[in-house]
Amino acid sequence: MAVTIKDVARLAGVSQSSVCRALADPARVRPETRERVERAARELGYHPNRVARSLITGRTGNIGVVLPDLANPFFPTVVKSIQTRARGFDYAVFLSDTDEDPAVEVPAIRALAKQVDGFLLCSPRATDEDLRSFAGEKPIVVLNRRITPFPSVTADNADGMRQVVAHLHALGHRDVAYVAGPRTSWSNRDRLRGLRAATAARGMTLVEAGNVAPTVDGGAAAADLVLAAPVTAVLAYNDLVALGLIKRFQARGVVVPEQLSVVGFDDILVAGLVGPPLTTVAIGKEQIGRVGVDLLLELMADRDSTGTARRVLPTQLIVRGSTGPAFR
Amino acid sequence: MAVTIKDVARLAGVSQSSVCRALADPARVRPETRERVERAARELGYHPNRVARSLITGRTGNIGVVLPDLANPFFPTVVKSIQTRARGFDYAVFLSDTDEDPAVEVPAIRALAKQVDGFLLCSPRATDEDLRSFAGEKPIVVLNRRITPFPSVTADNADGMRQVVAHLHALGHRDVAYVAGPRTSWSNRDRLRGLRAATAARGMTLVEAGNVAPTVDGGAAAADLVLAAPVTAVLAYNDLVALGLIKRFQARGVVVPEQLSVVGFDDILVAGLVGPPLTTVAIGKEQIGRVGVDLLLELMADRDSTGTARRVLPTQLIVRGSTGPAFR
DNA sequence: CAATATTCCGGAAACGATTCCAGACTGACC
DNA sequence: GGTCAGTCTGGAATCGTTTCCGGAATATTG
Repeated sequence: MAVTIKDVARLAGVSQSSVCRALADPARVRPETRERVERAARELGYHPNRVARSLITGRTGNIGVVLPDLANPFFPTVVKSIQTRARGFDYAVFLSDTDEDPAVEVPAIRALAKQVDGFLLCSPRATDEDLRSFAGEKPIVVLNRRITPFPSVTADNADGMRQVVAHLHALGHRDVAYVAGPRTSWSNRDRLRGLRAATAARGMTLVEAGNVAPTVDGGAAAADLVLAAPVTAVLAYNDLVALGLIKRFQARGVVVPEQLSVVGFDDILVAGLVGPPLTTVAIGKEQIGRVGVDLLLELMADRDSTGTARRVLPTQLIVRGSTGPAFR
Repeated sequence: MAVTIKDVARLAGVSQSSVCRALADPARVRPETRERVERAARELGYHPNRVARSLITGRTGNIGVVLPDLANPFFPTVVKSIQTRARGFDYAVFLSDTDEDPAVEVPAIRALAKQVDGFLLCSPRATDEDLRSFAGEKPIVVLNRRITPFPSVTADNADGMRQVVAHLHALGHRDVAYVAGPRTSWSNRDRLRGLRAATAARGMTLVEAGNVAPTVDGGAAAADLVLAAPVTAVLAYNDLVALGLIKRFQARGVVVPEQLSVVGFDDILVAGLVGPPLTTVAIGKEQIGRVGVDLLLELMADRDSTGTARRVLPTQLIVRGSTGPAFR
């Protein structure tokens, strides 16, 4: 059936061990045998069975990526950069989408645990306690969330909010609303924290509109709540929510940004394409993935090197057409 | 270190074989031993090592998904449905993004081959010949492309184009342009084929504007070519290209749809959110993934059952604001 | 040339599960 | 009670690779 190391050994007239050595570390065999082995391997089309290898070495050459929702354009971008970076180091990527369900996360991680060398948990929704139960087992790097004792890569949400608030304040806004994302999302909590601090620092009032799903529909669902509040601008948990808000505002005849300014977060691709183009906060999505992989590789190489490195990436306000002077 | 079947056997006071049987098929052991084994397993937190299992059984419980570009919103949607469906059958998903590079595809498949039970190739860009070299090796189902001898799941592109052409014809359009996607894309060729037939059937003229990358930038790059042609409507290979076209049209002061109608393909989420909302052809993206998984599972269960099943899913024209009466 | 160091190679033991095979035990029946 | 069928269990082989260990061959040195 499949061609094994034995077949190569037989054809090359050497032992398994030599085949293994010749292919793994050519310096450890005589040039002549190396040549023989390589020829035999090529002739038979031999590719070592990674499964068998990982059984003995304990390494799989895979990393597991767990995320809440691939339908949110933010995540594919991160996954792509992870995948690209990982490929560069000969790692393959296992993907698990938990559909925003915290309960699915732990089993998903468990299921993958034996087949990967480490995990990249993207915006995990599980409780701190559940996540910490994996602490000793496998190298884990967490993205978009800070939780000891794992290394993490996050965006500087607070600074992003500071920039947004400064922008809105300069436009004359004094009363703003925040449409919150999932309660289980650390980013949501971090953004809200940053927003509270920033508005408080400028003496602005902040209305918090319930938690919604981080989707267009979620945003649309909160739009009417926002309209009922005495605010001139609304910040959304992320761009999808912001787009949902705008969609519903338009349906209600509310003109953005003349009557109401809207700000998103993430700067997903479509943010710049909609009408009006969305003012938002850009995060280095590719950078998150790349840095995450690098951290994980370090961690896997040396279990307690970067033990609890915390990389915080800068954010950048992108001003587009969805914000304007406060309506009076 | 990790807890193995031996540890469980020792604690339960039975042999490895019994532990294995007790966990795999409880009916094959006495209820009492089953109880003992289960308790021991629970106590030790035992989870069978899937790597070791797959070495002996030859099955991995994984499926490999290869696709050209996760940054195109079409693919995450498909991947998500694949992932969801696969999880339902206890399969994990390996993901490989080839970045639209046909040369990366074959090595990517090879690399994953030993760790998966089958492949779902999403819009593969490699040549027929290269792909066929995998024919005997692993179960493969191809999505968005038809290529013997693999089972495939495709959208009815021709019918979608027929619907678009009928729509445009009714609006008075007689001269239309097509902005083609990658030459390596089967969908692109299939759509063009369908479009040629549909326009010919109605005596309309068709201008073909070069091949571009299937991205917003690709569309923007072709916009000026379209404006230079004597057409009143333009069809794009996909929604991203259409959005790129519109973006550039707006920059050039061309009003859509008053001066030029634009039609996309795929109906990605953002198509309905941009201004003007995009007329496009909807494909059952979730369905593609789901049906693909089902086909693959059948194929894996019985190597030559669905040998060369070809599922063609319906397409549906979605009329939105980017098309209107022909400009004269 | 002898003694020693070095290189290179083959045999065999792992890794952790599954599975075949045969033996031990149970119960039923004559 | 003896025989037989059937159930349940443990031992051992197996998957394909890596790696340890010791022996043979070669090179180095005095």
